[in-house]
Amino acid sequence: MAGFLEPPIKKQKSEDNNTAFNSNQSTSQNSTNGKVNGHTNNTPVNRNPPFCKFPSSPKFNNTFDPKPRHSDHLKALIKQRRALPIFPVRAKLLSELEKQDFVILIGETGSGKTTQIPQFLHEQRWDRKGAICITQPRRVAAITISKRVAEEMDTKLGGLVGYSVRFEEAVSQSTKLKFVTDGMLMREAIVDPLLSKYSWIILDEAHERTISTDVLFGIVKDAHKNRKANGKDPLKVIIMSATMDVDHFSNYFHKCPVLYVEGRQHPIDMFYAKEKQDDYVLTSMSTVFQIHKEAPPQHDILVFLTGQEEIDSVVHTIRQIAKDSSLSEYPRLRVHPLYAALPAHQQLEVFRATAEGERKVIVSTNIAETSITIPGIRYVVDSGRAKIRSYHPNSGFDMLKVRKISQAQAWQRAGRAGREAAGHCYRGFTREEFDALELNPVPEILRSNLASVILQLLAIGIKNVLTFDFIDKPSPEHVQEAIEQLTLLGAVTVQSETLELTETGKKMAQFPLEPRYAKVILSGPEYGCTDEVLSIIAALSSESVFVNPSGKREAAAIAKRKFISVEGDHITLLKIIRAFKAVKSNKMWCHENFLNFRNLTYALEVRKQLVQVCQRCGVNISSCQQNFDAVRRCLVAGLFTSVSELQLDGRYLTLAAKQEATIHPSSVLFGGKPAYVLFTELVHTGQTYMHVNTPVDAQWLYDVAPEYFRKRHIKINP
DNA sequence: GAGCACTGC
Repeated sequence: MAGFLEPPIKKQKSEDNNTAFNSNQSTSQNSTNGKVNGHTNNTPVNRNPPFCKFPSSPKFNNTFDPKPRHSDHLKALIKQRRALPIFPVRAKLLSELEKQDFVILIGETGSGKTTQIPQFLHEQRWDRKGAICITQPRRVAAITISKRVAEEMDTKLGGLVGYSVRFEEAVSQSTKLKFVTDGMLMREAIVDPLLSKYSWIILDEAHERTISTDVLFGIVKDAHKNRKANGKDPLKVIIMSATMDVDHFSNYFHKCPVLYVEGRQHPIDMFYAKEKQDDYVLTSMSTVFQIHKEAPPQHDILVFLTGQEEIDSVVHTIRQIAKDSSLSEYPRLRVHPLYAALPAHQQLEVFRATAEGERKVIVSTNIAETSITIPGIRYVVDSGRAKIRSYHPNSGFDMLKVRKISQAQAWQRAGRAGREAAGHCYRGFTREEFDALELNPVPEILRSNLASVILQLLAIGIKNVLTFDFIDKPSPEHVQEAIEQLTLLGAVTVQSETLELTETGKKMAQFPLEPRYAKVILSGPEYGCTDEVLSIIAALSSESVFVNPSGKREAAAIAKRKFISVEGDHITLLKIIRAFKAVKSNKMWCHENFLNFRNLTYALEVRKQLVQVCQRCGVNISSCQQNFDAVRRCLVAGLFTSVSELQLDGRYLTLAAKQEATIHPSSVLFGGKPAYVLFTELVHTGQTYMHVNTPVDAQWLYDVAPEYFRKRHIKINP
């Protein structure tokens, strides 16, 4: 224990980073906040925010008239609005936006850009001819921001201001300020590639580089060009972001101007490890106790680690150490884990205010980087690690690996300490190691299966996906692999080097699903089991429906037996969904059967949406009742590229890439040796595992894709 | 007999 208490890190204040988050500096004219300065070593960042330097243009003034009827609450809101850093630069901003079709706006947390700019545009009545659409990477953000803006504008949500996210929307004919998830706007583009409803598109949080934002970059550029060419009203585009590689973005958007607005962030002291640490978990824990012994009570600590298991064990250890009598003179420690898989009531614990004489320690995954904001955090301990998923085109498996985070992520994490007051960030890595980190995270689009993206681009009418104007081009292998998959699924045909969407492909694009799942559903009518595969695919779209509490493994296993089918995991899922529907989504029933109510409810919601898409596409929904062979054959029709074959030595090799894989112990097929296994995904952890599996007949494989399997020489049993 | 960061349609 003494090892933990002995700090391996010597306090080492880094001069430039100490000032980096200094709010005094960030109010001066030629500096924004920490992130900008944090990048100065490596990035050509314009450190002269033009907003602060130029006088207001006479055409746009910096005031607006609150109507006298306003309540005290509204007056307070107006006061808050006027105090935002974006407010003084309103005029300059508007004059720039009037002139330009594309503008990049860099502003850190607290600048007010997201809530104010849509209102500025509305106040100019620039939304007369078309609405303003503002995208967010996350649903909650889209909803909460729209609520805030509606409140500020003193209108009812769903009227002038609205939102639209999957499964939920509040919009009407009169909605002019519409907050949506980026995925939602992608969907809209399939129906309306010119985005003709909108006069302004604001892509917010662009630095996060989600697949959808990246694709939208290209789509808005295309829509802008085509609207111009067709003599339609121009599309105006604002890219909003925290600090990023500005030149890269500006060059992409026709060398458009980049505007800066300062953020509002309290100063943060940065501490780096003096020397390399070889055990980041141990380093993080000892840092917590070092802080604990020095910091005043109620100054809470947020620790960033990588995953559930690691976090649970660290939480346990910290609690054990905290009991030691040598620590009795210090504040009482309240330690909480935080990760997405945690039940909601346990997640809520982290929001509970710290009592007097107490200190809260939150040990979290990167969920606390952006998705969840915890009040009271004054200290951040950053292990510098996160789990990141990447996809390998040739082998087709997903890797979920612990990796070093990027500099941008490190700044984001540090920033969590400075939201309410001056904060501190302790980094379990040296300054040299920090400098050696990648500046920005690898964009999602460069580490994902592109089949969905390519299908959607084709559906939008972008003919040449090979030359699509991605801001960062995926590798040709990635693109080629996606095209091959789509060809095998019968979604596209390749004719003299151009891709053509088939009728099936057009329908597939309508589904909010991976193309191979959409293909399963579209194959439903042929096997008379659309009803069944809808349930299975909906279940696959959700997180695991099983609950497996560590103390009650035995009981959970017994409960699962009721639903287990020798016909595999997919049929087992089907039985569970059927049973859940039969008990009318009973929560108690879920509890008794060790099933996850939230995820099952989500699955039914997805199912409902899929049914609607089926109706739109004219897909007949019929049931095969107990004919599970039909269901399995139907699964093969979409998932036939995910099949492995039993070898003479008892191993399995995937047919697609001859990759060795093992049946995961959570599968009902575990311990058995069917000749052919259809799996849902390959996950590469210690070994390569097949997750969610169904045994299939070789003959079925031939029936669905004769050529594909002839090449692979599968053996048909007599 | 293994173990899974986080979003989104």
